[in-house]
Amino acid sequence: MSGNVRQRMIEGATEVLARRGLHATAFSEVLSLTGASRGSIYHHFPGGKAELMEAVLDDVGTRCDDALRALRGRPVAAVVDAALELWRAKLVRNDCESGCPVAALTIAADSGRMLDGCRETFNQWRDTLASALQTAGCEAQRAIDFATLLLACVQGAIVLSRAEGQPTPFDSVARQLRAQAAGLV
Amino acid sequence: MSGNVRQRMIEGATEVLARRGLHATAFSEVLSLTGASRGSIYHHFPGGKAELMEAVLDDVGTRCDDALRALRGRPVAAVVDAALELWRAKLVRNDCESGCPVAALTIAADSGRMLDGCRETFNQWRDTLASALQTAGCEAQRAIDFATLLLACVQGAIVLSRAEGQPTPFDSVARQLRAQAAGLV
DNA sequence: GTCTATACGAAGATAGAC
DNA sequence: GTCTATCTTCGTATAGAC
Repeated sequence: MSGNVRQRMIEGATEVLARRGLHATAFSEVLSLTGASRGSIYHHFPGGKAELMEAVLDDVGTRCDDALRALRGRPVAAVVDAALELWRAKLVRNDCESGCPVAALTIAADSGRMLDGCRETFNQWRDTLASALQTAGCEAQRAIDFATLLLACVQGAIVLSRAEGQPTPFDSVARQLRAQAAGLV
Repeated sequence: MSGNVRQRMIEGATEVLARRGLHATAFSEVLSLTGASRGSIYHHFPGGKAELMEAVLDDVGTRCDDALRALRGRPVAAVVDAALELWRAKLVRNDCESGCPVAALTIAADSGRMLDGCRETFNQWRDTLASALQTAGCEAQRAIDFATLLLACVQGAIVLSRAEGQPTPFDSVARQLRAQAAGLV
């Protein structure tokens, strides 16, 4: 089925992107991961690599946003805990050898369009997180600010943990963030 | 003078690395930025790209660490302010179009050796920062933790600000970090 | 419409002229 | 010892067979 092949390519590209960056995300890698044939790239993504990356961004953005959206209704501490655990789980599952694909795209973006997609994805995550915090009783502006802080902390902590080869920086940052979240409401 | 050419190459490579990532840091770019000839790369860096990147890491690491080391002796709030301003200045000077070269290397590292260099650099910055905080009266473990938090915040905020095209995420994070620093001593 | 073969360009690396 | 020319590899993209 063609939809299946397309989705497997997106997931393979996401994997390589998170692990080794945009330029290392070569078709050859994606193809060997999926077992698909060379021509199928341009069958499913006529726009080539740019279109594949857009699909990755859309897929990753939606999945993560859905997970964050599910946190709505919980108290502030639980929202913060779950959001942190969401990213920590991915980090340790890959032995701290891969990070956030959106950050990888942001850092190596070669077009304004791609950067726009990154901005939209980050802002979507931030707003969804802020909305969950606000629902839990946090004041609106305070919720946006803390969601920005959490997102920045997570992104930075992932980079530090990759360099460290261990999630210790992530855990240190998470601990301090949770302590600060206690004073949010 | 050969030392001059070598240094210009390092600075050119740093610039491209921070702006577009590891793989976009091609010799052709570095050469056109420096005006050097093609063969001079392997004259100054016999180990090729890997050696050039190691030199970049060493250069950037030392410069930044020197700047952080100079903060020693100031009160906690001043240390945090100055450290944040250090990275913010670079960010806005490039219109939020370039980030931290060490983060770029971490994300696209293709060897354990390179990742080791990134880890050492990050840890050096963290320790120097923690030392400044400790000198200002902060308890040792608390100083390490907060230095880790600050470093993660800065790295993440830079990524978000690049996506945003404006330093607003950085400023939001910096504000919250300064507020938290007030309770450090 | 799915796959193979290949064209085209770019990047890293080296050899050899001066 | 500095620069030019070139070799090899690899990645994107396309053309054409089945």
